[in-house]
Amino acid sequence: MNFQLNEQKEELQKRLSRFEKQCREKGLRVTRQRREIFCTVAQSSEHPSAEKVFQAVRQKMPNVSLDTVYRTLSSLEEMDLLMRVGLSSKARFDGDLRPHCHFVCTRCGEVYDIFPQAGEPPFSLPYGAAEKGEVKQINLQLRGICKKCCSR
Amino acid sequence: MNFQLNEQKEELQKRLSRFEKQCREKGLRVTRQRREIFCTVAQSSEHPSAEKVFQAVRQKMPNVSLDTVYRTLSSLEEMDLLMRVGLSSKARFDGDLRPHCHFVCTRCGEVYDIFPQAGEPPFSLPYGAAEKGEVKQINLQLRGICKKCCSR
DNA sequence: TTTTTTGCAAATACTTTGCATAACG
DNA sequence: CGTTATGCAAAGTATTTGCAAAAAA
Repeated sequence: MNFQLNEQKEELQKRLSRFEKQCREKGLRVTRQRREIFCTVAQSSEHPSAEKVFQAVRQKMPNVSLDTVYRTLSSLEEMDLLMRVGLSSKARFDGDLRPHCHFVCTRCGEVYDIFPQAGEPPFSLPYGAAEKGEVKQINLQLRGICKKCCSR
Repeated sequence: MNFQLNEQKEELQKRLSRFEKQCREKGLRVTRQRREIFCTVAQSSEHPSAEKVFQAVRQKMPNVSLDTVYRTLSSLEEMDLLMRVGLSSKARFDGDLRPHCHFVCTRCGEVYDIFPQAGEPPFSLPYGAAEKGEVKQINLQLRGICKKCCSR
């Protein structure tokens, strides 16, 4: 198990290097806050909210502020170093319950439908789903930059 | 095309009946506001926000209030008559970028990971995805009631 | 008529922004 | 040293709640 811990540490190191490399490429400075926030999310398996990340980081850096956490989470998302579960700020609703996918643009927030085409294999529940609870909706979400935003 | 319009109307009628039936089953009253809000979302294909629904409904019912819209959208979700794109209120973050699914409990808001098991077919992009934009993340989202909430 | 729902107003989250100071490269 | 990032405070959105009056069953 000590072995496993070492593996985890190595893995984290690798991700930290990637983080630092991408920061430099983007012209962003590698600050203590960014590193700490990145590590916190990278090591957590509980899909923390901004507030939770803030509380965790504050253990090591009592002076960190919540708005720095928000700012950093957004830039980490933009660098594809973490992903946001669900949407950003406001909720949106869909009355069409037929199985289909959503392409969510992480830049403008627009949501596009993708309906299955003829001959396409149907959705299927992943093996481990049933043991988590009672599934009522399946929704494949693709996140990226939409055509409109790409051409700007 | 008149024919198609008739089909659409019939479809909406069917969904309205289902809506009314489920309201009665849940002991909820079928009010003008609920019916109007349901129809608005059911007929829209733009994944409207609460604010957008509010504006649309206000065309027909100038006195409707935004908080009624919020309340109604939540009860419609609970009745599985519409779905929420993404999560409810607050954003949550995931540092694990390996392909995996999320089981989202619509009652308590908890997010559970489901990792693919050995022998399970891998994720694949749906056919129409590429034409929407540049996909950076794929995330299969299952929505339902988790075990913990079921046993309460 | 009884109970639920609505609209209003106000409160409560959650997230973002402007600006002077601190920290990185 | 020049420039970017941080912390603070305050503002801006999004969503929720308590309560008296209105509407459904």
